[in-house]
Amino acid sequence: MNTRDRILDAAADVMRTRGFARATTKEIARAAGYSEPMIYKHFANKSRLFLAVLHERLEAFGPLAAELTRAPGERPPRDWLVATAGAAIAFYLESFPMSASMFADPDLLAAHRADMADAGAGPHRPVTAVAAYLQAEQDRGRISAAADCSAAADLLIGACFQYAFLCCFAGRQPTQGEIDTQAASAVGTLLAGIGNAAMEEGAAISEGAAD
Amino acid sequence: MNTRDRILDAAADVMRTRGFARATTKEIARAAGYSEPMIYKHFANKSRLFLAVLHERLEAFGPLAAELTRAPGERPPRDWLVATAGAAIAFYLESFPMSASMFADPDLLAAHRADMADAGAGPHRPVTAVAAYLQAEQDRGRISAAADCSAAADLLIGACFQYAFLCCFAGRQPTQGEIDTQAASAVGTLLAGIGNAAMEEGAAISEGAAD
DNA sequence: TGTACATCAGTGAACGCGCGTTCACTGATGTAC
DNA sequence: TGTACATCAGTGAACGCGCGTTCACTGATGTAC
Repeated sequence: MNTRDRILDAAADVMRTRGFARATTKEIARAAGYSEPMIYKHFANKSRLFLAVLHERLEAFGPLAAELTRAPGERPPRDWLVATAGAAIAFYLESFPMSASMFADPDLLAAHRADMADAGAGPHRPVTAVAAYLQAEQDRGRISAAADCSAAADLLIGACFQYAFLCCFAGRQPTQGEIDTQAASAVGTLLAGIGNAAMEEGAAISEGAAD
Repeated sequence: MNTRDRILDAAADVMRTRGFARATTKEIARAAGYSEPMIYKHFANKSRLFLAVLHERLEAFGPLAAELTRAPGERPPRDWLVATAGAAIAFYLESFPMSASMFADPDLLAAHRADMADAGAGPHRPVTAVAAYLQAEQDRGRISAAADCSAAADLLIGACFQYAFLCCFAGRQPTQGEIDTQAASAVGTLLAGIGNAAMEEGAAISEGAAD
């Protein structure tokens, strides 16, 4: 691995473990095994280093991306959704502290937003990918014809995102079993819905109620 | 309003607008209309000031709390859920930048976590409150008897949380209309579910599929 | 093969700046007699 | 009512420290002839 990559990895690691506020050039250089000036041979300044970390280490969201790009139709929707939700939770667990840190510095956030826009990437991608998947399965008749695919993707990915946030806040790393359980119950509830006919209490049964 | 409150408000404002990294004692004092030493007459140090902001300005989550504590049964579940989801989105939109900033400093995060634990509060409260509401409505027969109330609360509040995050990331403040639409479609989809009988593709129809 | 030079990864030591924090003070407002 | 003192909100100016950044350098490895 070359020097630049080693510095990027070290920076990502320090950001994750010590936090953005403690991610100083000294700390990053020490973690990378170089002196501080070495950083400036590869990055114009500290902001550029951070942007490179966010761009090159956060967007490579690995297993989640792989899950998302698998063709629909291979497996029953439930299985695909559970696997995707699990991968999303794992990804968010790992990346949340670093993503959240961006909000500490609005200039950095704006620059990162611009980078993402240029690359056509961004944090909305998991939702849009899941929505596209659901749309495809709806076309194949394996998802309710009345379903709002976009809203369903918001619910599922949102639940994963918030679950990861709560774990990070609690400082707790859930086991793979807990992640799987969480993914399965979210998908189960999303598929089944929670409404019933008595719900609207005398009002006309809406298009949303189970029938 | 007394000096302490003015400083707290100024600090919260600076954290929100300039970001955690730029929330210096000088900037906060300027926003409050005092000199820097005045801060130290009311707070032992900068960390204590930040913790007080998080504790006293973030947990007063206003309209959302009011929504959550309204007795179940007053309105149809759909209306209650839509109103709550809208309030949740508004709350998260306002508080996300400040909450996220905590992740920049793990020591601060740990101290805040301890404060929250002492107060029995924390970011899990909206989810547990919604879950409790759904449970009550389920007991009254207005929510499907098979529903997993906890998972449903995760989905709904998760969607609100992530929607607010995406808006904050994009640097965009949605209109009240957009918030209401988002809340309504999330609730609609949660109530109806998106599954159908064809979904499990030859496997036994699971308890989750619509019937 | 030897020599002179160019290149390049890497560093120790220093720089100035802005930060959080403290000191020593002022001036206005009680308050006791 | 006047006087002497105590209290207290508030500040200008300074402090030391750690940060991001740069300078001037070293030593190893090509490379031309």
